[in-house]
Amino acid sequence: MKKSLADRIEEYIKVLIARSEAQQIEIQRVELAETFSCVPSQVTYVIGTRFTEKAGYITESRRGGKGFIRISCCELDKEAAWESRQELFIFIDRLLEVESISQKEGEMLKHVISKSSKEMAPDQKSQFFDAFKYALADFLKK
Amino acid sequence: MKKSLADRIEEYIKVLIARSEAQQIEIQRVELAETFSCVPSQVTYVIGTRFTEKAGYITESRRGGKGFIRISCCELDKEAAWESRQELFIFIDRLLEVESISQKEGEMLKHVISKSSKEMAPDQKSQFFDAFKYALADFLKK
DNA sequence: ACCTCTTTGACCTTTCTTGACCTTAATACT
DNA sequence: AGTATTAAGGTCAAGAAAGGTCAAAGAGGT
Repeated sequence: MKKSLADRIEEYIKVLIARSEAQQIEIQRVELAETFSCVPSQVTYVIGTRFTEKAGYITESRRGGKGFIRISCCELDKEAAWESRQELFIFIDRLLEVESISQKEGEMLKHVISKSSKEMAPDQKSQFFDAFKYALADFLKK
Repeated sequence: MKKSLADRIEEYIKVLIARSEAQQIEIQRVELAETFSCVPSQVTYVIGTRFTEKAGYITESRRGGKGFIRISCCELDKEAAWESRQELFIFIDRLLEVESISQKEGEMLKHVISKSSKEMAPDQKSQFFDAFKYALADFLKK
């Protein structure tokens, strides 16, 4: 399949991100458009279709003078968060098994944990899950 | 990110505040403008857009001879977080009263809430407490 | 032919920068 | 004391410099 302009821009951005230190880049929309001799909205299109949250990216931008578009790849963070969550839930399951907490309590905990962390950024989630596990262990120790 | 003049002035002021003893500084608008070779109203702009109450700052000023602009970094966020926390705890107390949850469960919740949020930034705390309350209500509704 | 993804361009919104003009406070001069 | 001067800071609007939106037209595949 012949690569479309959108594909090439996508690739280009991914290389930039890969080369970056913090898995994050900042670009000027017009500059990138000039690089590929296309209209600026093409860049918007590429970002809107390929660098979505679902694909593991977060984008922010600012209009006006010295504006920019920031794209960060948060795949790693997301995975870390997922693992922390898993660990916490497994811990809760173990508490259930040894009957440190009741069935209802386990469900309640899982529910509030999932729901109250929904809006957090990936790395905040990790921290939260870890801290929660620690706090829970701490409470039951007494 | 290419920094705009406004960004640089913002940064500069923040450094000054950080270095200050009482999280508070007093500047001369013209002086600062001269430092950055810009018009004085640029300073007003920066203060008006970045050092807002919502962002946790309080500004006062005086015109005329010996005039000044005072910027203090206040703890609004912290207060907001405290209030969210209070609200959540009061909600939990109410659940205890109407026996939606047990004494032990109430204690457990309060414990894990306090402990797992310890390291969060103030505004994250607010969000977390609010979300937690919502999540808890949601769980018990079922 | 039809459907989906691309490409373009006209128009919109936000943010920043500058400058002319206004208000207030301290001080100097009658 | 009362007024004039001077030294601040405040307001507001215009213009420039980004990025955003949306819909129409184009391209490619089935």
